[in-house]
Amino acid sequence: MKENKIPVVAVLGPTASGKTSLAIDLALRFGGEVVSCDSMQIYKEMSISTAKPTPEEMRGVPHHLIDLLPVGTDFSVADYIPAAAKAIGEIDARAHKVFLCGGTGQYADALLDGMHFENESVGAEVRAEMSFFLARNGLDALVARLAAADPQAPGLIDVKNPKRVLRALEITEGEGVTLAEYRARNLPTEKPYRSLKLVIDFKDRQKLYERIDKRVEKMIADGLVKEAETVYNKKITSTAGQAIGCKELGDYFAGKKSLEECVEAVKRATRHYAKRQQTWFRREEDAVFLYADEEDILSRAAAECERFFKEGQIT
RNA sequence: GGGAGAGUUCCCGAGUGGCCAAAGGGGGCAGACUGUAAAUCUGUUGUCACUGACUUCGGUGGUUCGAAUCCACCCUCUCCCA
Repeated sequence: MKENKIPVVAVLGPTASGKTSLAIDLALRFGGEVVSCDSMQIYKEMSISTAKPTPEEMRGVPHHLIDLLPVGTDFSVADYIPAAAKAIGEIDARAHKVFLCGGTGQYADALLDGMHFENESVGAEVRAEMSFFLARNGLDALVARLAAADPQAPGLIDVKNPKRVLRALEITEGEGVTLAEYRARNLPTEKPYRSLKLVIDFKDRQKLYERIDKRVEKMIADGLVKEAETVYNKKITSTAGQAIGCKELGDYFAGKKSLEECVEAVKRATRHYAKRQQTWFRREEDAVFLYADEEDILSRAAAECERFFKEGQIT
């Protein structure tokens, strides 16, 4: 071990699993700061819906990459990586430990694996044109257009997934490179950090679902409807507009459904989301799995951190 | 009490004699994921000894070579008139 990479403890897992409090507990115990790994807590106007930690919950632990942008601004992994890298570097410079915490698996993996994202030139107009083309001519036509730009491309992606086809088209048509070439030159080189992945999971998914239902009820009590209405009225269509809560409550604001029905939809969407997160994190082979419904996750997590930090000193 | 209608697989809902274990949607389960990822997409979903067999469409009994589909009676529900 010649390089001395910054050690990063990542607290990952599905929504409502208790990541936030675990990360804060660990940060408190080891003298650390938290770097959020959440695509939605980035937005200032969404706090209740994203279950952002409140100042009280933070208990003095500094948090980063929360409340970064107003909801009208687009955001993506490519924006996240440099921002997170910067925060991590600064925390390390302060001789504090880094605790990455969040449920956006794509962000976490891209960051920890060292995924590379180059500057691209495709603008909003090009994207809009492509989306319009899709809406107008259908997916098959879009795939045909992709094949025209790069005959190999359709074979490399899930052609049934409009978003993937759109993205491939951005690269081939927009950037003027073949997909294969683009991917090859953006392959992750080496892992930028030494990491410990702690994945919170549940042996019995029903337990997680119960927590989700309870949490949504609490969000409603805390003013979720008002918060969602504010965002709803801004007619956000970009990244933030996809957040669970605002989306489902929109039918209520539009007078299409009762509040009760919409709340049920929020719960359901959250459960689906949690399921997808579990699928994502469960394939992490180098992760330590903590089962929140069967053990004291804090003590085991703390022991793992202890070991992880010590290991770093020896080598 | 009289009249009209409805009961389908976990839910909603299509199906009015064979091509029906039964469309479609929801939910559940499993999975994918290289710049919107709280997004997007895929598979699967009666049972079993599973290229076949068995059980299923409110109940019972009929008609028929054959019924979720037709007939009779019964049960339950909805609506309208009393």
